[in-house]
Amino acid sequence: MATRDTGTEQLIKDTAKRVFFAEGRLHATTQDIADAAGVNRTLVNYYFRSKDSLIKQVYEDGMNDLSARLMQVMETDRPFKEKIEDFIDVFMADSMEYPYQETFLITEMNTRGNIYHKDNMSEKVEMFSRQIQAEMDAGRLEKMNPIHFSINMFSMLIYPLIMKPMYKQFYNLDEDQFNKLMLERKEMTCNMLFKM
Amino acid sequence: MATRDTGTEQLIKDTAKRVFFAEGRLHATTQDIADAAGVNRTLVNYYFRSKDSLIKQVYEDGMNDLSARLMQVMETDRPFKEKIEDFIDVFMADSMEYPYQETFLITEMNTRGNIYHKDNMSEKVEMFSRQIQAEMDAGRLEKMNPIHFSINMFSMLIYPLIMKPMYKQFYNLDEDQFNKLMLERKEMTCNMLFKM
DNA sequence: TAAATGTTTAACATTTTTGTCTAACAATTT
DNA sequence: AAATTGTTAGACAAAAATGTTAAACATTTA
Repeated sequence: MATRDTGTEQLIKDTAKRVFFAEGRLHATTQDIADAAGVNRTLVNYYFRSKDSLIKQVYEDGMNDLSARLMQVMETDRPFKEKIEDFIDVFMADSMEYPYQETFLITEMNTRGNIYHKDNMSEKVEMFSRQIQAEMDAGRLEKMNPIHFSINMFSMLIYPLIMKPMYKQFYNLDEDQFNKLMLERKEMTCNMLFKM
Repeated sequence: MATRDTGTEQLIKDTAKRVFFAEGRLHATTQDIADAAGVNRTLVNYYFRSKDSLIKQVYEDGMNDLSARLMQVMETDRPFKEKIEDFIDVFMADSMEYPYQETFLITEMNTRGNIYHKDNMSEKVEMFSRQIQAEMDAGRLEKMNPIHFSINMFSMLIYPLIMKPMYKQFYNLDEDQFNKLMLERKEMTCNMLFKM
């Protein structure tokens, strides 16, 4: 079978992700995406049959990517604090590139209900909770419901990125100043999380 | 002039806010809103001329409401910690009712650029920063860029509410369990913020 | 109560967005 | 090079969403 693959399909999907996850233009039309990709809009239908199907793929990719990133926290067998430090590094970098990924996913869940179900997710999450609990038992973390530890971590990392337009305006920050501030947050977040 | 005001105009706007801010259905059509309000769709145009104009009003109301809530942190002349405690109380309650308010505002900013400009905002924000700085100087708060203090506060309060559908799924929580968890966060957030 | 004013509805029109089809074009294979 | 297959673009069609109009209805007030 002759499959040439000029990369257009991937280009369209990547562009859609950029528009949704990076630019946060959640109401973008297929035309918007095609324009952003520099291709004819018909190609969106040629490769993805329908907008709905493109969205579903972007949604599932986004979910998978998120799971994969979460797994990463628990997988390696190293001291807890080191793991978290590494994770914050990686997660901050990803989130600075795609600040609206979670927002997109949540909006889709709210409008169409949750299609996707990766059932080993809860299991992995529990494993993480147990790790946190172990640290608390060992007296290396403030005692609290472990869920709050992870919520705090994600909150402090992602929320300011989502609110970027507001923070830039309220605090009169340009792009560079804002980014610098976000990078500062890696260490600060870590300090906050491990402060006793 | 005879103005009867059956409350329909307000009903439509309130319903729009519920759909956007509470349910997070950011792609809702005028028909969706009319249905949710139990009125004929034409009335949306009768009272608001166009969808665009309704959205703009909701957007501006949302921004004003947000400013008003922010002001509230700084206005009263009481010990800093008490002010923050009160603020957390009020803000958590509001955010539990309308978790997607900020998400809606940001999405609008991302798709149409920022229309709204309340110019005394930056001034108020600076005032808050000075208050935080004063606490740090007095040794009652960990020293850091004051902006991180407020970012942390908002992050820890709002982010989990935005991510509600995910947290409910990942941690197998029902509505009540989730709400209980969020209420726990008021005290926990305060502890985190003031821990030295 | 009749006129005036305001509200609601249904039918229609327009615009926007999405989807389909055909033909042109390009690359690969035979 | 001819045939086959895959890709792209333009014209068109359909569907969805928004906007307008006119008429019915309800309320006030003169």
